[in-house]
Amino acid sequence: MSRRPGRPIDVQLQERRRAEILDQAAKLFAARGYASTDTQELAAELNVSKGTIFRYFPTKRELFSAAIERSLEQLRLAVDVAADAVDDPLEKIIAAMTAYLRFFDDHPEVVELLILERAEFKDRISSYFDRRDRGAECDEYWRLLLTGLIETRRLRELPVDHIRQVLGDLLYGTIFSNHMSGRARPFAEQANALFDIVFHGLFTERERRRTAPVSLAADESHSPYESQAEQMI
Amino acid sequence: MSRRPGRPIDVQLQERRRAEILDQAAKLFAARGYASTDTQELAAELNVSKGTIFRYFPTKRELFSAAIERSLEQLRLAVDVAADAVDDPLEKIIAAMTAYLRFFDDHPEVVELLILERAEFKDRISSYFDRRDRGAECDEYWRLLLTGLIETRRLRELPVDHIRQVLGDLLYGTIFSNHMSGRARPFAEQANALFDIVFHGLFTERERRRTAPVSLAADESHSPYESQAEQMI
Amino acid sequence: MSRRPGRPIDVQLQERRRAEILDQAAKLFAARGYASTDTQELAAELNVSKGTIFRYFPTKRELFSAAIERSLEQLRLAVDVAADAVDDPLEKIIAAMTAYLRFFDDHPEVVELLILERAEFKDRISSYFDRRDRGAECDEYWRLLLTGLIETRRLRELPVDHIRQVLGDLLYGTIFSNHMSGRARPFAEQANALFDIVFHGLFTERERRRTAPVSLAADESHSPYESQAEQMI
Amino acid sequence: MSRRPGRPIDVQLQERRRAEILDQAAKLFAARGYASTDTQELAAELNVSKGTIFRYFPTKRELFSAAIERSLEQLRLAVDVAADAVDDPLEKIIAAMTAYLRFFDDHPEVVELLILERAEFKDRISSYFDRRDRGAECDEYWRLLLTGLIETRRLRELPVDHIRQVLGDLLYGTIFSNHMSGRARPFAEQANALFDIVFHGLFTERERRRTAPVSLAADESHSPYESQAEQMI
DNA sequence: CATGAATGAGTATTCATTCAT
DNA sequence: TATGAATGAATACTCATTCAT
Repeated sequence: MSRRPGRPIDVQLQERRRAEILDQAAKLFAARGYASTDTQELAAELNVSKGTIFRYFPTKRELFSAAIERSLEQLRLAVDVAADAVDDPLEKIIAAMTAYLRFFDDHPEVVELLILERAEFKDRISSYFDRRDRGAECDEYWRLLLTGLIETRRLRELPVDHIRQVLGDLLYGTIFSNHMSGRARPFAEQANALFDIVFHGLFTERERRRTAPVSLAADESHSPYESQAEQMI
Repeated sequence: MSRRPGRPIDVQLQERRRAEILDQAAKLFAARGYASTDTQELAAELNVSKGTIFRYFPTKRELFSAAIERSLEQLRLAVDVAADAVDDPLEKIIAAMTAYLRFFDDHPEVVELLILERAEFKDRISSYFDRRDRGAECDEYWRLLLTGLIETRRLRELPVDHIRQVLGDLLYGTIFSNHMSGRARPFAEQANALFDIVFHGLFTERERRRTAPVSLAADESHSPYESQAEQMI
Repeated sequence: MSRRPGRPIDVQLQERRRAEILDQAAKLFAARGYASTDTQELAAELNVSKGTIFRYFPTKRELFSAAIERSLEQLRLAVDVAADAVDDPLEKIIAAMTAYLRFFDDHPEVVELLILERAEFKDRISSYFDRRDRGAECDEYWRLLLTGLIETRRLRELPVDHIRQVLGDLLYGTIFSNHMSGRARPFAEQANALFDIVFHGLFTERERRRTAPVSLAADESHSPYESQAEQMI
Repeated sequence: MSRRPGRPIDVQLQERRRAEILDQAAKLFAARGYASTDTQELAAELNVSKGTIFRYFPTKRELFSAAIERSLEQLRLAVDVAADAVDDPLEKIIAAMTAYLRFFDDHPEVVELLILERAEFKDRISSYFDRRDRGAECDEYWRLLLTGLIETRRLRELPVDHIRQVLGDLLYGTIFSNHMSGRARPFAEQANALFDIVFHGLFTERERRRTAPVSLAADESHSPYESQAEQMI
């Protein structure tokens, strides 16, 4: 019983190096931008040669894509863990959104990577959702949560896709705004305000009564905001 | 009264050409990205020489900045016009937000420019607000509107800056999401859903009563969302 | 009546520069080989920048192709001039072949270019003949000359294509051998020997009679060389 | 009588592997060119590692040289065998030339190697003749054969070196032309035409009498082809 | 003033070769 | 000894910017 001749492949080493390269690359890309990030500089910071980087990632672009994908995987993990830690569906949603916001609060460079990806590679956009089959599965999961909450009369009877979209847009806008304006508000305070407004609404009791919320059954053309919007433009 | 010798400078022509260059540049930058946009190509499309472009804008970067600034100026105008067209403060806010959304719906390339600016020039970020002195002035205007609405008991007693931020983030996230996901929902429907949720909240009457909204006076550490968020992470 | 604004295009300058670049490029490629020829070095020798070279020839490969094509055009010209200078068909052939040999004797670097082209770009081979429609035309011309010489009983009754091929191969082999062995025999002496052998043959009168030449009518399988060749292998 | 300790070196294995590497290398070099042939690819096709190849051949260049030398050795063997198989000196020459042509007909990749060698390593040119001491020896052999044939009045009284050169150039040109034009003429037919022309000449009996062949004694400046050639140029 | 020609800094990628295991 | 990992020199090509005409 003899093993193959020559140096055996060390999978551990490969995995570790791959991760090291990606982490450093994410930082550099976020700091300098895509074009201004020189593979030479990345190599120097990692104490390896340029050639080594190209052994692991055949092109600069694939290096970038792998870096962003690694970050998003970490994001998905953080959100899943947070959602799984509570049972109540409403709490699950809040927990997931909070985890999402906290992740970007902790890893601001990932926002930068998302922006860079869009700026440099208009075609291939990563997202929290649209990866592999997980996308559909995950999508469906949130839709069920929301449907359940509506059925148990905890959330208003609104189209779940509208809800999902507004919540998603709000999260998206928040992380981008935070990042780009360099806003440094305490994380908890910001999350708090966000949830308060989105769940309780801005209207006072009195105003809410004056302007009845759009009901699903209502003829859309009579919705108060719709008509306003159209009048204005 | 004699005029200077030689052919008088045609200011009209200069202004017109400047505008033409900026419009075409905005389209090209949005379509190709910053680095991939070749001044040579821009020149060809405009039927002028590269040299001419550099007479009007000393560097590519200044050309880009001027293009984005021109777009934002148009945005501000559209928003101002919309807000000025109504009197009621609440309607003013809705009108302004609607105009904002509609502008990006009509000019999706401007979203692209915002992304490019961040990706390429991390230092110099344009925004709807922070330009010149108008920023502060404008800021103050919206703060006053909101304060008035709170005093007249139409909006709940929340910190106006929180409100402004959440509304801003929601708009921001909406235009980015729309652009990047290629979402093609009818504009009015989307705006409608957004306003409904943000003004009336997601909770049903019953749920709202169970979970009292955060009050300004309340000790933050006891806020329901805050505590949840912290527990989860 | 005014001319267009701006600097007018100087066609003269363009042509001159193109020719300068090609001549220098041919020398450098021949001296160093394709891969080892650095565009930077070529630019330096021409006292222009690398960018200028790439203005005229979009890729290194197209530069090479243009250089070789320019040389072959000169070759074709030299051969045509030589053939046109005499009237007798036999003399035309001799004149053309002599001009061919002399051209490569005067421009040994062109042999090198032919070798390089084959070595680097197996697909795209230039040749004296196969360019444009001239190829067929030129081909036909020589075939007619040979046919005429056979009909007037000056050349033996052999298939003209065989003759053309053997003559062509002999020329080809001569220029390659000369170049690669660095043979420095007097040009005239070499041409002389070549023509003597190819027209009079190596055999003595007596030997010729013993071994009757292959006749067109003869059954090929009985040709004396053929049978020998097959026996030997 | 004891042998050295340890596993004895398997010379057989080494020789076999060396040969395998060279054969595969010859194919790859011929197919891809020198620069485009990747040692990694060669290694993969041989199911060994790059390191192993470099154990057998210290540089890529030496690998190439060994590959070409191996091919030429096979060529020399084929030619020798063919020449040794017949006794008559004239038949020896014909047999040798036929074997030469047939070798390259069977191994077209070797032509490619000869071209590559010249293109990449202008200094070190392999040839059928100029290897080791065999060169001179072999050279002398053919010279003696030709001298003998002239003395026995079977070949005309021409300088043997001229004859050798013209024959050599013709062979050389034939294999190159065949290879580069992709000519697919039946081998025997082509060899036939070549021998017929070179031994019997192109002229008819009548034309031969009109144009007396160049004699060795003749003053060169009066040779018929010479004068023509000079007049034309 | 507009044009077109020239410039040259800047960079991803390849691959022969070395060497630790 | 054979392997596989690491190295780093070497180089075509782009394009913003300058400037002679």
